[in-house]
Amino acid sequence: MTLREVGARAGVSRGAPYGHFENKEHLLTQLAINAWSELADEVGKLRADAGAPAQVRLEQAILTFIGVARRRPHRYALMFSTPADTPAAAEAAGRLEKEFFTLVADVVGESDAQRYFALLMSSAHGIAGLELSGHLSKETWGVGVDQLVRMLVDAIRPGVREADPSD
Amino acid sequence: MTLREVGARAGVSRGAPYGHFENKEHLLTQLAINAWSELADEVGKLRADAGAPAQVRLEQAILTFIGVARRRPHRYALMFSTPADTPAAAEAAGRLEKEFFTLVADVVGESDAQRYFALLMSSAHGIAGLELSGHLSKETWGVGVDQLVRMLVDAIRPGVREADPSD
DNA sequence: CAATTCATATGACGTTGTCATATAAATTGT
DNA sequence: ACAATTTATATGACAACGTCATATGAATTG
Repeated sequence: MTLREVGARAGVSRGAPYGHFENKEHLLTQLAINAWSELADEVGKLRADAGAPAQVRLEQAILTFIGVARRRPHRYALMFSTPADTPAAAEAAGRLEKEFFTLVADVVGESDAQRYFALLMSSAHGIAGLELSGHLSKETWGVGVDQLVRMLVDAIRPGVREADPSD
Repeated sequence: MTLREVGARAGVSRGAPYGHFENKEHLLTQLAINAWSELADEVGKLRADAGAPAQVRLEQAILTFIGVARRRPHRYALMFSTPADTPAAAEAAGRLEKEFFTLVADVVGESDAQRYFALLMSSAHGIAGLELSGHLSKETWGVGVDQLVRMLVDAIRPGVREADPSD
C-alpha cells in the first residue's frame, strides 16, 4: 500500500497524512490497531452469544479470525507485520487474545486453558498464513481450511479420542 | 531487501543483477527456492537417521523448520511470500512437504498421515510466524516455541491421551 | 588474433517516503 | 465582527528505489 493510494482514496495529496501521522509505519500501525480491535469486538460478540455450545462458538471464532486473512489479506498481514511492542497494538491484540482464551477455557477448563489457547492461536495463525500464501492447496494437501479448524477443535476437546469412531 | 544491498554484498552495482534475473521478484523467488531446497535436504537427513524414535525425529524436524524462522527470519518470510504457483518453487516446497509427510506417517500410520500432516504443517508455520512477528511472548502466553512443538507432536501421537498422567 | 558472447557500469526515468515551506480554512479570543 | 492562532492541505524538493537502454571491458570461441 502506497501513501498515494491512501491519499487518492481520500482525494488528498501524497504528503497530507504526515500532518496526522509521524510516518508511514505509524499510519499502518493505526490501521493494524483498528483491525485487531474490530476483530476483538466480532469475536467478543460470538463468545457472548450463549446460544451455541462452547466447541461450536470456538470453531466459529477461529473461522472468523481466519476469515480476515481470506477476505482482507492485506489487513491480516498488517496485523502481524506491525511491531508487537507498540503499546496500543499490544493492547488491542491482547483484547482479542483474552476473548479467545475465555472461549478455550469454556471448552477445556481453566487449568489447561493457557496451554491450549497458545497452541490453538498458533495453529489458527498458521492455517491462515498458509491459505494466505497459497501454500495450502486442497489438491496436494487433501484438506481445506474448515476441515483443519474442525480437526483442531476436536483435538483440543477433552475426554474424546481424536479418531473416535462415534464421530 | 534492496537490490543495492544485494549488489553491495557482491561488490557490484545496482542494476547488475538484471543480467541474470528478469526482475527483483524472480531474484527473490530463486532465493526462496534455495531456502526450500536446503531445508528439505536438512529434514531429509534428519528423517533418514534411524537412531531416534519417530516422534523424536518428527519433533526435531519441526524445530529445524521453525529454526529457519528464528535464525534467518528474512529467509523464512521469503519462502512464503513468493508466489506458490511458480513451478520450481512448488517443486522445492513439495520436496520438504514429502519429507514431513513421511515423518508424520512414521508416527500415525499411512491412513491418517495426510490429515495430520496438514494440521502439523499449518501449526508449525503458525508457531514460526507468531515467534517471527513477536506476538508469541513467553510472559503473556505462558509457553514457548519448544513447549508448543512438544504439545503438537504429543497431540498427534496415536493411542495416548494428551493429558496422560504418565507423562 | 578477430568475432562474439557475457558481465558489469553508468546514467536516466518514474515512483516512493519524507520533509520544509506556503497557503487556505477553521477556530478562538476579545 | 475582526484579528490571532491553530489546523489541514498543497506544492515542490530530496534521496533511494526498481527498472531499463546503452556502453565498455572481460571471456570465450572460431
